[in-house]
Amino acid sequence: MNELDNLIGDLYEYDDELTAKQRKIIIAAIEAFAEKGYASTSTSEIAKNAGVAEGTIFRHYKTKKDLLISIVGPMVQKFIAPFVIRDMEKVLNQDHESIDDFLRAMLKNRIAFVSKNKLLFKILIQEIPFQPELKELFKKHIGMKVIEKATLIIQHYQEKGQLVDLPPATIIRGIASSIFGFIVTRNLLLPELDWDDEVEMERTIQFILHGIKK
Amino acid sequence: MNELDNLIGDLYEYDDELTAKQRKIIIAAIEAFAEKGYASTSTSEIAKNAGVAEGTIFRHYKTKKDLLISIVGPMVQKFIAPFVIRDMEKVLNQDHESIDDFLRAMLKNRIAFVSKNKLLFKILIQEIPFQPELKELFKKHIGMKVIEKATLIIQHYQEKGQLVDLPPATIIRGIASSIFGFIVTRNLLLPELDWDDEVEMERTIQFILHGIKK
Amino acid sequence: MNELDNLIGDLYEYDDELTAKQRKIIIAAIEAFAEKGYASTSTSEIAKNAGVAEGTIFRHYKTKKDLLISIVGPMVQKFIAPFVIRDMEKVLNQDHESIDDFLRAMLKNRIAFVSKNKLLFKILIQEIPFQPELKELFKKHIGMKVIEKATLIIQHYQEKGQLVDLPPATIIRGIASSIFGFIVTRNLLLPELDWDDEVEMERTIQFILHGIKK
Amino acid sequence: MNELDNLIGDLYEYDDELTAKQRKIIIAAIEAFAEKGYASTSTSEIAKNAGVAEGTIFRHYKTKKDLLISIVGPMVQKFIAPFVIRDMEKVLNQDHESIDDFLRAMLKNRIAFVSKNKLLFKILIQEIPFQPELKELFKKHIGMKVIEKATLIIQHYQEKGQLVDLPPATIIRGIASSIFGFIVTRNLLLPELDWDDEVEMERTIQFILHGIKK
DNA sequence: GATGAATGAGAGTTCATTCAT
DNA sequence: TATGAATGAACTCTCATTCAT
Repeated sequence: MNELDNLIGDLYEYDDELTAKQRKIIIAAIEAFAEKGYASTSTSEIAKNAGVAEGTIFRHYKTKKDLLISIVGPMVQKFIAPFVIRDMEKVLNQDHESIDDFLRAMLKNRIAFVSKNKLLFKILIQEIPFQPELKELFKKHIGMKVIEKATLIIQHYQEKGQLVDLPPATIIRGIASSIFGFIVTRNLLLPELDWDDEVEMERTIQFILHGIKK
Repeated sequence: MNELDNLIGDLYEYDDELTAKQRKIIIAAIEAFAEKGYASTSTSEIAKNAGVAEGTIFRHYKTKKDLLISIVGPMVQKFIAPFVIRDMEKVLNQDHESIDDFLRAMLKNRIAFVSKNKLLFKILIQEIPFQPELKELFKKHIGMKVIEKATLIIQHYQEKGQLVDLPPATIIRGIASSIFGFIVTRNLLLPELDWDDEVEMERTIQFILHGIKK
Repeated sequence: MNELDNLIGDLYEYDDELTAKQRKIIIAAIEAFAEKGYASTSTSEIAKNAGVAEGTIFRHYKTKKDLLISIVGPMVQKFIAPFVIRDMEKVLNQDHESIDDFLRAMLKNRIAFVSKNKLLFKILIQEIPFQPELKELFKKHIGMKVIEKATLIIQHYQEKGQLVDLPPATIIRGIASSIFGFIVTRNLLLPELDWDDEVEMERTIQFILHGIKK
Repeated sequence: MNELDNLIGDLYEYDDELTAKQRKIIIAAIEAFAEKGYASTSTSEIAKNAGVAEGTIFRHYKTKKDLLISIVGPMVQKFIAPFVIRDMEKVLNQDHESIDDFLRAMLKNRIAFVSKNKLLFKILIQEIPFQPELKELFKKHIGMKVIEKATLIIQHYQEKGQLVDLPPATIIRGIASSIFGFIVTRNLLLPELDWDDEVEMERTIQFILHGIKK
């Protein structure tokens, strides 16, 4: 399973953090959680699909929930961290003259990441409402930081006269909803459709820009 | 619990379709499903919260999944049917001269409905990915019908020169994503925030209109 | 269901002992018990097939076991009583000159009765091992009485020089086994076979006579 | 429980096919099924009597019915196979000059087997009518094979002029009924009686021989 | 480190029985 | 008398977790 192999690479910096069995467990868990949901997946099923003994799972992960967190946790950080740290810094440092460029760069980046990690993304948004630990993680990594930075960026472009004068929070919600909507439609709702990603992404950007540009 | 009482009224036309115990079961089930998810809620818990014997649940609903469907099924129809049948007909009959009016009317309507039925809505979007029966219901009631009608409406306004010349599917996705994003943020992600619904809704409409108007 | 209507007539002397609902309950119970066994038949199933409310069953029969006993109990008496009381008396009063005649009469009689009441017979032999009450009934009505009488009859014919000089108990077991074997094969094991009852019965009698006649 | 230890030995060729816990489960199940019937025995009861956790039963046997089949299935084969394969071959190969010898050998053999496995035999005949799987097994292992072979043997002795000229099917039914009657009386109906097995068996053979010999 | 048999709490479901109507 | 909603105990079966090997 190609997606899953890449994915592991994305989530764990150093391959040797994981034994071969751990990799197999994580891959089996991701597939099962995405397909049936965390609560409806049994550890015995994961063990069987991973080709390991049930006990082996619990040798590496104290509980079933531990396994979930260890899968989804890194995702939260990987998904968010670059957004916050890399891209945003750049913007504020005037790497992108126009908001078009910035938005396009960011959107492409995020969409590519989610497309590569569809299953993980599905698990993440399915389980966040029910796992306080995940919610906490999410808040910690996005919560204030991202919103603060995004607010700064928006104000930055508003001052440049490029953005409509709605409150930043509204704009953030507008942009985030559109991106989220695109990603969800693309990957979860209608994955079987024959999308031309480049074109559709460009259209989504146009839609957003129409919505927020002055 | 006020929301839940309204809700039952919304879902079941005639109060006497339900016995007192059935009402209590459904209310308890909705609360529990929304809070912990369908799979993580036990029927014994529902029974306890409803103040009935566990057997009573199974007298009215053959299985636990039956209970879920009988809760969420009507929601699908109630949420969608009016959208398709009433609003859309009106538009096509020129009830709304400008797209602004139409969009505003529809958005208000949908948002009000979801706000009144937050819990049900949460259950619906959480469980749809895992319950083929729900997916089927959803497709049957939204699937083609809504998209066809929406396409007609968009073409209608495009011909009037009021709408940007993107493909209808893109516009639909844009609008739907924004509405969905608004509803989810408003009700699920940040319900604790102090929203001024009127204002925020108007802003969302502005955002959408910006995005799709010529 | 023809068999069952006759049957009720056989079991209950006076039709007006039973209300219409009781008849329907008993018929439904017999069918279900015979098909799936007493323990695997639910009262709700009986009620449904009988077209009455579940409560109605318990109005007439205090418990499920009561229902069983009230069905099978009369059978025990009806099946046995004539054997003991009528036939045997006749034999001892020299109604049948030869043992051939006696055996033939008795066998025909028993076989006809069981054939008419196949389902009841099946229930009886299936449940006797597990229902002490039935065992008790059986012992009371067959137990000593039948065996004593049969012993007398056998000794009677042995004295006449018509019967082999095995111990009566052995002869009784031989005869009973053969009859039981015939009935079970005919009605339970191979009911779908195309039997010529007259012929097969005569052969069975020949077999028994061969076995016991001097 | 001595009978049960032998029995396990009979059913499973190699002791190490079964773990200690499995043995305990099977023994407890046999006792309970024989005493109260399959349907009226709960798995929790079996677990308690076996001194294992209830879950352990389901680790070894997927369902309760699986447990039943795995107990009774081997019995069907063990009980029947030798009858068909060993004994009958011998007869046809003239090992037994007279039918007396053959019948005596066979009867002794079967009776001994059933006596040793009374409980299993009881379960088998109690559950066959309600378990299609068992019926199938039975048919497959006895069904045609035994009856065909038996027919051959009977014709063999009829040609030798030793047997009465009734149709083989009638003779088979006669013999089988007598044996079945003997076994059932001996082991199930009147087990508490003080039987002299040798003597009674000889008498049963005499009875059968009387019935079928020319 | 890996195994998988064993556990026992708890899951969903069934059922004989009761009782207000 | 007949009903059928309600009950709660008991049922079969699943599961995350433990631990001796």
